[in-house]
Amino acid sequence: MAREAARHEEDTTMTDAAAPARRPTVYDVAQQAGVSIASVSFAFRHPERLTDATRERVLAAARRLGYAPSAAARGLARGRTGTLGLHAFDLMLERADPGARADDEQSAVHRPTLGGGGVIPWGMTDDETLSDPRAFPLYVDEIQRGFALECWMMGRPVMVTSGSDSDVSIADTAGRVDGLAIFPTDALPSALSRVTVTIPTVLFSVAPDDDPYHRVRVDNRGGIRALIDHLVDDHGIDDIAFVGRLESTDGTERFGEYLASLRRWGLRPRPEPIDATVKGEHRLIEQLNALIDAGALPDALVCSTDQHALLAIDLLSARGLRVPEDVVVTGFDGILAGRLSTPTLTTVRQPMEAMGRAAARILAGQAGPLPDGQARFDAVFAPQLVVRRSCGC
Amino acid sequence: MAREAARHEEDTTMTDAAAPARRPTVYDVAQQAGVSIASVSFAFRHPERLTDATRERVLAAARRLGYAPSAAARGLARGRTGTLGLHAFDLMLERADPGARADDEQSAVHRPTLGGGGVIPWGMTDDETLSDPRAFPLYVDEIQRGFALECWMMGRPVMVTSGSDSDVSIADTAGRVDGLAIFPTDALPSALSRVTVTIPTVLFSVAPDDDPYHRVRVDNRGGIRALIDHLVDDHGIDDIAFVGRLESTDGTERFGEYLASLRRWGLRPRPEPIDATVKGEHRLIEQLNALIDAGALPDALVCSTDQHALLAIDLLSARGLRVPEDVVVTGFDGILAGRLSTPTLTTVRQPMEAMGRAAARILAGQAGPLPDGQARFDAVFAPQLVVRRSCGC
DNA sequence: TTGTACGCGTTATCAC
DNA sequence: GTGATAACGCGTACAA
Repeated sequence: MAREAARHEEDTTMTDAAAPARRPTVYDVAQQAGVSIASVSFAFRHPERLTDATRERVLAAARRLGYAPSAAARGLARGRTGTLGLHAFDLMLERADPGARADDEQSAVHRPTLGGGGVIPWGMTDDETLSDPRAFPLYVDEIQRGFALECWMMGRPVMVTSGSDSDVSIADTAGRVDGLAIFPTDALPSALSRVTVTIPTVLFSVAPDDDPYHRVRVDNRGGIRALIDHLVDDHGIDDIAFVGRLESTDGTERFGEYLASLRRWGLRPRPEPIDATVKGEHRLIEQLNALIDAGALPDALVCSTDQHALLAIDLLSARGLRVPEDVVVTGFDGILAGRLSTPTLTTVRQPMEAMGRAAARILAGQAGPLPDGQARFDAVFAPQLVVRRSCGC
Repeated sequence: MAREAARHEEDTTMTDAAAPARRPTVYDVAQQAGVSIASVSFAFRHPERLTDATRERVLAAARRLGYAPSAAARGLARGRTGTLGLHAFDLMLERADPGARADDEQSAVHRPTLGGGGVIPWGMTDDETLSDPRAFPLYVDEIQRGFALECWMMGRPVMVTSGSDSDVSIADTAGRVDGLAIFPTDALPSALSRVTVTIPTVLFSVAPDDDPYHRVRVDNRGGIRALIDHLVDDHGIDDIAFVGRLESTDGTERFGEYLASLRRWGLRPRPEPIDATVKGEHRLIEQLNALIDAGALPDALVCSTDQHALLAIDLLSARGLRVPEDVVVTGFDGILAGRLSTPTLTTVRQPMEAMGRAAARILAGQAGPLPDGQARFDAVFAPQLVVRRSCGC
């Protein structure tokens, strides 16, 4: 008898007595059913190779013992885990603990006592904060939903992770999955350069340089062009400023097309975007206030994201300015919060679910053949102009 | 030299030549860095035990090779995967492919060609269907968000799965995680009885019988009571019907409290709920139509979920009836769609994010000590009455 | 501080 | 059809 079997036999005996909740293994099931471990494995992976009687005997024993095959062992033996991953950098953590951004520790999310026995009062749940449509669902959430939907349809588990831009963080995630989709960050993390060699990877953005990653992205230029054409052509607006940040490639593309579109209409763009960087104090707040104080506010603010646009609307309202009567404000992304704001937000909607689904199919190898001569997928989705109230329509 | 090392050396040579994208292992890194595999492992798990020079040399080699430690191997060695899981039964698949329910195959979700080269047109993305607030975010999505948030804060990966009510499906998920949270289903799957023995499990509902699972749930009775008190006391309504299904324990609790509350007010409840079963044709549709045709519509419909309520409002509108003028309609859950409907929906909101977070903390062993004499957590959250337009307010 | 050797639970390849 | 056994890659006790 092999050493493993010996060990297991011994442990099993112990388990029968004290039941220390050790997870049962093939050895335990094999012993219970009076077969070899190979038959146990076959009963789950190749049922047709076993006699009906044997298979039933094995499955019955497995049921009795509460046996669940270890995915870790299977992954090790097969060389693949079967799961697809979706990784976000600290981006998400910022949302996770709204209080962490502010200085006061009191605003941190509550952790009600769960063993208390009584009903946990509403006030301990922070539901007002967590359920704010401004915080959920966002761009990442809709992408994630599409990714998860497609994975479910393909019968594959999804692993969702988040971490910092470090080798360890990204490598840890990469070590758990067969394929990895990564959300864009402002500065595309350097850690990425070591992951892809061995694992298929999709980025939800254009990357700064040439690399082997698949791409799933939106036609930023087409979206901004449609938006500016609407503002200029349908509303006759000619003084348009851009609100955003240029750290991300999406932001750069959108700002670039803002410049190009205005020039195409013979208008003069503002050479620098109004900075919407979030770190520390919102720079958008001080810059917008400065423009208002100087009486230099443009007729329209074309914002790089819906979140910037909603923040701008708040700010303008607080200063007594009306949107769209005094200033037109538009967004980009098409998150749900833009349907709930006052006024409702004119924006460029990305087909986020479809993009998430595309990423999953690429990683699962279900995306069809690569185009001739291409080493990777580069799926570019058309966005759609969504006209609501904030542009004056 | 051990057999493993021999194999790896051989493979590495092959890799250097043809680069068949085999994932690098500790052996590869050790060889590159000129150290033993133990040092490689230490460099990642116990950095302090290594000389700075050695550690850096190892990490550099790992970077160069694109090494990511295999979670499968680590999980096998340690006996734990480190991940927490969230499992849904076919529930989700129904949402995944709206076309699958209908008979016509044309309504299935599109799968645009991704290697085509051009921009994928908007019409291929099904965005109108997928982004409908009626479909997302729902109860499960908000729970999931809370679960993921808490896991992220604890630095744990999340695994999201979906499957049928079979031993294999639930066991497969259970084999991948250290703890498992499970969404309620109408009939609590029998497969559950074999999982928990070895893995901590949380159910988001009351279960029918006595079992070892942890619970995270809402105070259904308190919620319905507050709602009915509002309808009777503030609006003077006395003919109230209940819309729902009794297959789930949540539904049963809510219906039970509907009966109790009406009796407490001295009113006569309808002994049977209006059946909102979805299978096949919506029975709610035919039953409501029958009530309308018979002139037997009650003054108010208290629905077991927001989704039922929204469907009822659609139906009543289609028949030319006004909500709330002709019939009052209320929901339960507090999903976002209830803020976007016409009229906006009066409902009982569950603190879904908080419930998802509670489940994650319980599974991670971060929920504090168990109450005296209890073998499991049973966290009951208070819901909150959200008064909007559909009740006549 | 670093290296060696073994075990983790499964799958797959062979004999029988 | 069933059983024995060798990988799979990592963590770690123990030896050096």
